Amino acid sequence: MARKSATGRIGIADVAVKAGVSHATVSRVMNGNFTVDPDIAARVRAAAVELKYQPNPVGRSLALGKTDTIGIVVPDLANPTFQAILRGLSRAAAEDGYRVLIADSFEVSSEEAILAGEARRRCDGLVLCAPRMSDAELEEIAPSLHPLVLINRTTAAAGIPSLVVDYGQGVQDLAEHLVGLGHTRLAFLAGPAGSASNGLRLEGLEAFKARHPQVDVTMLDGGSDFDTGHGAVDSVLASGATGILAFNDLVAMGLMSGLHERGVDVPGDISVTGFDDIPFARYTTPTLTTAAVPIAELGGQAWRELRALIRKEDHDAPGGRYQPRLEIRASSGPAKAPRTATHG
Amino acid sequence: MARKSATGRIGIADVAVKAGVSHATVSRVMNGNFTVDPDIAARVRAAAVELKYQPNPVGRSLALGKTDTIGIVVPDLANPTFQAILRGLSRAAAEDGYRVLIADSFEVSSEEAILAGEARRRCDGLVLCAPRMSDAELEEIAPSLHPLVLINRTTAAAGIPSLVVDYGQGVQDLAEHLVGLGHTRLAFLAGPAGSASNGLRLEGLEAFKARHPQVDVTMLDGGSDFDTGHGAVDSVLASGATGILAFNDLVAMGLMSGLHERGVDVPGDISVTGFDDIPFARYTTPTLTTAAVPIAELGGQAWRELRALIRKEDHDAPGGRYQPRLEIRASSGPAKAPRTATHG
DNA sequence: GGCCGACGAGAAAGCGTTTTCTCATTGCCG
DNA sequence: CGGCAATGAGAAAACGCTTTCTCGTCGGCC
Repeated sequence: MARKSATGRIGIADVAVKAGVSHATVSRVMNGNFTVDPDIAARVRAAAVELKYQPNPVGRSLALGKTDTIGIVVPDLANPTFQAILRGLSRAAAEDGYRVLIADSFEVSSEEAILAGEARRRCDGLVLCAPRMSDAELEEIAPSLHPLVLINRTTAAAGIPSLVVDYGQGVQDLAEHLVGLGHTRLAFLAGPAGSASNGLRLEGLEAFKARHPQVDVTMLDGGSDFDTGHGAVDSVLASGATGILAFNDLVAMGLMSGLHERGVDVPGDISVTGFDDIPFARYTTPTLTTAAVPIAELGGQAWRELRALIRKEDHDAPGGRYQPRLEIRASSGPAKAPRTATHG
Repeated sequence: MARKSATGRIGIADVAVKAGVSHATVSRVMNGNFTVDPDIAARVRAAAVELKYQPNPVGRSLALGKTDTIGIVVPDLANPTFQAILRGLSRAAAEDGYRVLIADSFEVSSEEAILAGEARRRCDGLVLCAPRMSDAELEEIAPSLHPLVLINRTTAAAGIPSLVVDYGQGVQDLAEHLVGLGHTRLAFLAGPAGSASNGLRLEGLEAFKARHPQVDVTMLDGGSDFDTGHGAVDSVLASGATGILAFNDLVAMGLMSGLHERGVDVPGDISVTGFDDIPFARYTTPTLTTAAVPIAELGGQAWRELRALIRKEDHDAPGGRYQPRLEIRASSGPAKAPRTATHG
């Protein structure tokens, strides 16, 4: 009976009829506007409760010009790093009454720009994780995405906060740690070519090499997942390196797993380090030496930056730089004599 | 110049003016309605491109009565199981042009109902993972959430597909596996009290105990995460059991880590099994015997069910039951004599 | 050459809200 | 006792789009 003809759902009009007032008044009551007679307000509220009226958010969004929703574009939802960012973002946004819409680009960077645009139009703001997108494209689309917060990227476009992890510093810290343990032959198991954070690591390694010309650093092609590490065992062993800097924890774990299968002892024969400090890193065997990134916190900070933009607040410190913290565990240990020198 | 006064964004009206037609015609062109003169259509398209016009999805949603968005309610975004469901759901929905809005209840089940309602109103359908919600509450709110798909829950309310994993069968398979290895003293490291999937496991264990009265099965309180397993070492050792059925892989990994610290050999002294077969399960040390649940596939299936509901298709097989597959790895092995009998 | 049907595009009515504008009523003060 | 300010609620416009309704025009056919 109390059903509206068109959608079948109860609308503000139904409540208005039931309470014997105009729908404008219902709206006023529902939004806590106090220019309404308390008696009438009570009547409206009673009608709303009785009909279980819930305002349609779409109509509301149209009228208010806001959706109370933010979007996040991630290249791969299977990656623990993005899961953690999403988690931190979601939690922080929820505290302010915002929801998050996810857009997974499934690593196809050609789709990222369109995906980002679509997501943005449905939301009040956007968090963009697009490590492979070209700088040019990013700079081109960034203005149209405002309010926008960038993760692990920066852009020349104005007014776009960036939250970046100092991967360069982190990888240097790890390399220094290995050198401190006596390793003189290192290998870097790189991430996806073209990935921004991989670029930062490479820059860090260049700085490291400049500082330690006597240390040999082999560059090995790689990727960002478990199988990459697992499949890299041969090239790692062939490199003769005793200290391996894996692109991230996933790769490190895959590598350790592969080394284990070959009977190579970690850290006895080879030391392995990861990056990120994902939750599992402290439970691998051996536990993984890595550079800890407060990644869920980064998600929370992304929300705060975005919120400031949405509220058009003057923001004193736009963006931020996160320093990874060296987390020394059991996968790294003193270097032993190079394996090639065992004899024969 | 081409900016609309109110929102500052370009609207259909701007394109209409630029192309010298009515906004109705613009709408027709944008939606591929062929009752438009090709010349005019071309003019409109040119204007749209030049102005970079993108239809406002909110206005569109209001007019069409659909949002092309679905919602998913999860109790904990940090849990790999829900991450995988989300991933599968997101991917499948994206293929049909749908986006997903996430609602993380952060394990506070009192909020789940409100959260679900809010999410549902912004979306065309909902996937609900609410393992702790009471049956009564679920049954009460379910009709108002339609189209709705339930994960690992069923409800008496009509027309609600449920996708459930047969945890009872899985835990029985694992228990049988341990018994087959000679274990006679088992312990079940339970999940969160009140969790639906924990209940299913308990039922399975009852069936198992009825079949194997000679096997001793100790019930231990637990939880669902890493720390639970890690913290359960004492009670596990105290139980005297040699075969441990952990609630899930996370708990199993935590437990193995704790046992390792105590110098207890797995599987030499104690066999440990998990549940779920999360990606990391094959890379633990030792690799984890578990019951594999095709969880990302479940997310995909959830979308298909939901899609059928949204499209009001007659669906032949609503819901589905997933059989876990025993994945025997290195964390389970032959039982040795009970530790209490070593001597003294 | 005139009439009728078909086709194409503009006008207008929604979709469900919020909010401004307007007006009626009340009460106060001169 | 009358006029005016304040108050409160309804009417209507706005948000940006889709879609029905309506009407003008063109072409074909007799």
